[in-house]
Amino acid sequence: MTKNKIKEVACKQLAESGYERATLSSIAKEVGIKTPSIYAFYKNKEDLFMAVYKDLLEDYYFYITNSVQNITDGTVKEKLYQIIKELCHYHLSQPEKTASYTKLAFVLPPTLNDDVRETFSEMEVVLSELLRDIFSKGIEQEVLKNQPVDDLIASFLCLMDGIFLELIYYQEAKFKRRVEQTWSIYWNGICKKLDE
Amino acid sequence: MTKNKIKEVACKQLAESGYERATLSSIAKEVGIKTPSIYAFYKNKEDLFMAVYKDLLEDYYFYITNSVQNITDGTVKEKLYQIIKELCHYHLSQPEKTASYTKLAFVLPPTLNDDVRETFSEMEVVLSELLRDIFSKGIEQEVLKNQPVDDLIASFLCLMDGIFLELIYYQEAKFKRRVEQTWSIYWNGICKKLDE
Amino acid sequence: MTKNKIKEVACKQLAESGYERATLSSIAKEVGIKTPSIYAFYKNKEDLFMAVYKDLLEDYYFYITNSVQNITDGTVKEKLYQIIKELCHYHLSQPEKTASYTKLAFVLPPTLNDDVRETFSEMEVVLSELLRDIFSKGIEQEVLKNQPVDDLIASFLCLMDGIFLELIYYQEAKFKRRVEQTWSIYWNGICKKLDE
Amino acid sequence: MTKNKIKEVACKQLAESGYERATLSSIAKEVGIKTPSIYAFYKNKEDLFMAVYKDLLEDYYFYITNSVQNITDGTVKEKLYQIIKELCHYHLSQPEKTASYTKLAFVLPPTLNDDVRETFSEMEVVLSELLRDIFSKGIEQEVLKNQPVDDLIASFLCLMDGIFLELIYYQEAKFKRRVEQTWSIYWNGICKKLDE
DNA sequence: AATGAATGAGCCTTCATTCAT
DNA sequence: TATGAATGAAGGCTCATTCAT
Repeated sequence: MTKNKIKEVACKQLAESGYERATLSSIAKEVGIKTPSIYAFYKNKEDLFMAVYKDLLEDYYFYITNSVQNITDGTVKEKLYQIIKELCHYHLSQPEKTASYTKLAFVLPPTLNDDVRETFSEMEVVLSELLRDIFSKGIEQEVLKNQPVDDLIASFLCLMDGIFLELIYYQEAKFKRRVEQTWSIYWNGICKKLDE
Repeated sequence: MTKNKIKEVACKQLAESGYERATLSSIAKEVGIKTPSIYAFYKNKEDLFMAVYKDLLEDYYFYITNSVQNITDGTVKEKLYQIIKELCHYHLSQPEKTASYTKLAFVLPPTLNDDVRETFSEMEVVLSELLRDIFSKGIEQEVLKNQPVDDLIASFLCLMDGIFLELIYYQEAKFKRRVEQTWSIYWNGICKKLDE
Repeated sequence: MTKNKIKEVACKQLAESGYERATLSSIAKEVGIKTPSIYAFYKNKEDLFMAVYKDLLEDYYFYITNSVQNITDGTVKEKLYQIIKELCHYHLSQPEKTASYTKLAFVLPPTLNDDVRETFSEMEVVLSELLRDIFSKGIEQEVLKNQPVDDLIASFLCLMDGIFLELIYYQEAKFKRRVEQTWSIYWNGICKKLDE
Repeated sequence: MTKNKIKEVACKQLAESGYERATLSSIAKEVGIKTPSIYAFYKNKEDLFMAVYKDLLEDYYFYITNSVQNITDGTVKEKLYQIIKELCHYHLSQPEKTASYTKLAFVLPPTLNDDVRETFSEMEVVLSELLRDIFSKGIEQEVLKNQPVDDLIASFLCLMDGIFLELIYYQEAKFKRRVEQTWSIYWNGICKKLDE
């Protein structure tokens, strides 16, 4: 379907070149159609990239929530580590989507800004709730130190952000070592040491 | 001096709108000159923004290294915390520079890319060396668990990256709480527990 | 067809004002379109003028070769004289094309230079072959002195060049007298004097 | 003297790139001054290039007339041949001036046009008179066929034009052979055949 | 005599968009 | 659904030129 191919190419070029340089004409050329044909499917350049963005978020959201929900029976540590793992895997396995996402998140045409921010924080809310469950249970089960769940959530989100940023800058090998180290330190920090 | 005013306005508009939307003509208008006058001082749009970028890096570099070197007599913990503090303070006190920096780091015209990446990693090397000193001493003094210094550096850089990213997204109050929490967890993770 | 009209106007303005002064915007104005519309048909200013130039050469080539081939039954003298005549007629009847041609041949944007020179010498090769036939037969039939055919070709091309240059500088009447005289002298020079 | 250096560089760049591309700023750069300094010596770009052109013509004029007057004692044939030789030598020994001259003669900014044409034809008048002397004597001495001197002049000028044009297009070696052949044919045409 | 600063005019080009077909 | 033609708006850039110093 042409409509989807346009969206995919738009996403790819967004990843490579950012919003401004991802020209409708260059997208059209790569799709193999003429520029005005895009307007048969999308009202606007903005419209097209909002669609791209919504897809990106949805895709990411399904991936992460699915991953988390599929490991209902692991320990708290396993679950959290799994989230990090899935975060890394998601971005490493489809770097184009991540690059695309990044461009949209950092440099936006002013008109798109509000819409994007909105879906962006919706996303975070969902993730926060998932984490809240895990952390609450962790404290209940006395696997984690007893501390405000909101803070735990915040610190975990911060960890994810840090990893996300590194993921953009470093090569895969270098990056993976860093993740392991950071995770281990993170875990040793929040867990309740029973046996020490 | 007009040359500097141009650079400042360029930086400001870069922060607000990104490279593509920071038009030479809009910069000129804000400076109060006509567009072609910019070419009396900068060869290019690229040239101008490379100057902006170099300034940004230099400024940041001096700030951080100065901060670190000025606290030679603190404990390891104090030193590291000071770095985080200074990182936050730097970005919070001049959000425009940070925004500018971010735009350049994430969405670049292809030609600038190489130059920027280069100065970027130079920066990291310098910071790494500063950290190496601190961590080495920390291990010597048995304040830190004995672990590979390179890993400690990597994990601290990751912490900084995470904080940096959050700093871009959250309001000051919300952000500060997160930093405290993350730092405390980080520290508890790497410090050697003597008394447990 | 707009594409052709653009080419024609470009040719006309080239004749009048040369490459640099034949502005895309002035061409567009004369065609009755807006400047960017030109880009729907030609990739470039260069591209447009290459098209103009190719047309010019092709047109000239067809005219001359046709003329020569149509007088298969004349004498050698008639044939050569016919070529001169046609040369004059071609340029006199469409001075604009000639002027255009001249501008391109003498003052070129550096990028066009190579392409133009190439098509230019292709042209000469073709004409040389036509002349070779005529001169060879002339010598065979003992109408011409026995002398290297290559030299005869060279001298005739030189004659054509001279006439071409004068044609640009003089008025028609003055010019025509000169041609007659030059031709007569040329012919008396190369023809075999029966009584020698 | 700076004024002269400007003129020389202007001439050189004119030869290389034509009037439009011979920018005041590029001239200034090659001279080693700043662009506005040119205005201390020349009112205008036009003014500068008119000076260049006048120099060019004067230089050429002195060269040719001197050459001709210096061979008062040769035969008519020798004199004419000498003119051709000097024409070739002049252009071959300083191709830059010739190129410059050509650019000005063929593609001119409209304002310069009239002035240039005028000095141009003044030049031709002088040369014509020199030739008139030679041809008249040639006829008197019965070395040349008895024919209208004006026609002889015209035909010789045409020969010179032809050679001039070839000189621009061909390499020196190729060019020299052509000149010899053309000259011989020319001479055999106008000379009185003793045996007729 | 020389120049730093500034500018009006203008050029080539690209882009998103429209509209008739 | 698709496109050829056209365009308004704008962008980066260059150039000749001026003027105060």
